[in-house]
Amino acid sequence: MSKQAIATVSRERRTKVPARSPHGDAWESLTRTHAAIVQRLQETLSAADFPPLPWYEVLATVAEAPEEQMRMGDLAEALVITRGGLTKLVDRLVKAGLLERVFCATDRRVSYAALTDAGRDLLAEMRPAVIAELEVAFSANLSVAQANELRQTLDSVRGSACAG
Amino acid sequence: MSKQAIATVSRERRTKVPARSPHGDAWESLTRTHAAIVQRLQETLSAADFPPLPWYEVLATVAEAPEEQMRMGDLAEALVITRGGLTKLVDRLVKAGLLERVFCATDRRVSYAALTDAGRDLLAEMRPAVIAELEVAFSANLSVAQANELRQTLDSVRGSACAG
DNA sequence: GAAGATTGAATATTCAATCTTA
DNA sequence: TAAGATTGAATATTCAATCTTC
Repeated sequence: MSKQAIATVSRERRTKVPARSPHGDAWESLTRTHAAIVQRLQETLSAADFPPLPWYEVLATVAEAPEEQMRMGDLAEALVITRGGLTKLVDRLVKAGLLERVFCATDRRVSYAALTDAGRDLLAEMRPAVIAELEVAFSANLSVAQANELRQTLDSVRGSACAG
Repeated sequence: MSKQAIATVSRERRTKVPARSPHGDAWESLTRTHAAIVQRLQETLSAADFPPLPWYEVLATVAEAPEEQMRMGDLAEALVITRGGLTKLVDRLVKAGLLERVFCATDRRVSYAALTDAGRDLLAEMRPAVIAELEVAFSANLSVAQANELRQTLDSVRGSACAG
């Protein structure tokens, strides 16, 4: 048996795993980059004695909605978390005075999460810290044009991902 | 007070929140796309009676490492989770027979998570399902060239994010 | 003392079951 | 019966403290 053959045998175990793919590599990069930035944002918020990142995401999402309020189901979908999880997350923000529940008059099944004055104020305080950290993460390597291109690419991927 | 003025007042509350930025928009798209794909992958794995996504990520990461084993600390860093969290995650995979702990002879503080035959087999089974789902998410809208470009862009962002 | 990993308490998230209203 | 939201049990994750080895 030649040296070459021996090397092949010793590597045999590793060859059972299917080969990587360009799309798989893109996904790995996406998930690692996402996790790395999330970690940085959490450290930033924690260091400034701000609430955790999910609170910011809730406040920022509700703030963008008309009337600064959103149906629970829509909010859960926007944040891509379960309905039950959102109920408890909103519970905490309500307890902290950052959101309030508003009940729909015409359909009493639905309830809204609505931004309070305190919630709006806190978001206004947090947003600059978050944006500054994102600038550090993105600006160093991405022009505004590149950032827009990235957003467009990701949006198109998500469009297909959600359509299924 | 004119109708116009009244409309302005009623909208006043919304103007306190700082403006959005291109990099902030890119981040929002990144995090939403990530969450959407994670959700799809989890549904795919669950429907096929496979273990959850974090298990796959552990197996796939360890499988790429030399000797199919990684130090706990390095693995935690690669997956961007806490050391304590990784210990318990690996505990579960060990209990399931997919990984085994290997202790370093020269430095008895370090331990490795090593792929077992069963772990390698399961990864080989899961990978096609994951890749197929990623193809659905990515291929519909991204050429291979675009996928590579996306990966490169994200890698450069992460490079700066980790350097900080 | 510092590095590497683990453990226990506290917190957060999911899944399935439940409740209310349309 | 179905839609919308909530609750409780089970699971997973973090944070801080601990243990072992360098």
